[in-house]
Amino acid sequence: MEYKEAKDKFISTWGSLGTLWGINKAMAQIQALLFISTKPLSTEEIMEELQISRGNTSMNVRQLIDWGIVTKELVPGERKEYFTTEKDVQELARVIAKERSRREIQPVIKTLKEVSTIKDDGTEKTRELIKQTKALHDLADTADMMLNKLVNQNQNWLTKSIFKIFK
Amino acid sequence: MEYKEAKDKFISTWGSLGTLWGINKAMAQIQALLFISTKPLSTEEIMEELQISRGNTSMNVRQLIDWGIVTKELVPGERKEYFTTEKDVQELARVIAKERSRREIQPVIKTLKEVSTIKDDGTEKTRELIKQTKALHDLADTADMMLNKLVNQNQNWLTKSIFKIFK
DNA sequence: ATAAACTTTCACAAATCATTGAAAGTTTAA
DNA sequence: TTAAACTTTCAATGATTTGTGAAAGTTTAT
Repeated sequence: MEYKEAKDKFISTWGSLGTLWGINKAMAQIQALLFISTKPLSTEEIMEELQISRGNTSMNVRQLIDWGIVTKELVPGERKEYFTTEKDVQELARVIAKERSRREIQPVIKTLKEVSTIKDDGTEKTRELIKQTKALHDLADTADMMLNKLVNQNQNWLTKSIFKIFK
Repeated sequence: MEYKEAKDKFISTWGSLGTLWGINKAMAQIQALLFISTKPLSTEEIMEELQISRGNTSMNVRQLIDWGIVTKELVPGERKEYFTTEKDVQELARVIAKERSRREIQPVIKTLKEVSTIKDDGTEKTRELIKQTKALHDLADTADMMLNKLVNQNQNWLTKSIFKIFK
């Protein structure tokens, strides 16, 4: 497999992974492209490489910046904006974990809490609803704690934890 | 908040969570409905509760069975099929983790491996591609190991692990 | 102040994904 | 075997998401 083929494969695989996880394809592909690029890229270069429109590129680069995984790079003497992504995979994982917790897990925990604390009217179905949503709430809470731990620890936390778990 | 309101809230929240994670809304809602039901439900009852068509119900129940989180229940003397979902959250988490690993993570690991082992032609861009995809491969592998551990251990593994990690 | 260089927005178009419902298929009971 | 009871399939349709490109907006240099 040659460079170009490998690059395209990586970008498209990353793109479909994104789709599967509720992240749009272009956004994931732009990130992938920047991730393997040896230098910051301009909007034009991204458009050209991925064959997408200016508007699409602009929107999705903005979202990536919003997520905190892409940053503007100012090249001296250039008017254009250039973009880079976080290159360290551990840091990347931390940022993504943090965002997913904030956007997805927190709201669900909130709802589960609300639902699991309704008044117990003594009927079987109410009891079941309370019992099951409470169990889910506990699970979600635990999962979220793990993610947050991941987010707040130093970069080697993940690796170190694996040792503890597997010991 | 009364029972009905709480139930509806739970089902719709679970449904949108599903969407966010690439699982279709109806599928997630059916699972939620079964999860808080005190008895097995028939196709008709599911259709009625969620206001969805017979075809839709059939397809998505089938998928849930495929995932291994819903089972047919045969009620003696009845012709209809009734369905139940796994009620234990830990077991549910294990099954879902296992499926997600199989369907999503494994294929990506495979591609990352392929891409990261192309021949190093000495150019900077090839080196960067190899370096970065290798790093991702290692991360994905680690994440997958964690998930598999979760899948293969006894039910208290998760809780116990948290202790080790937080100690 | 003006114009060139560049970025963002947004109405519309295109593509993707979910849902329906009726027809075809299957199972069961008699 | 037949017919009733039930389940599955799938082409058509509806809904939602994503992408486009031209126009509007912004910034910078002069």
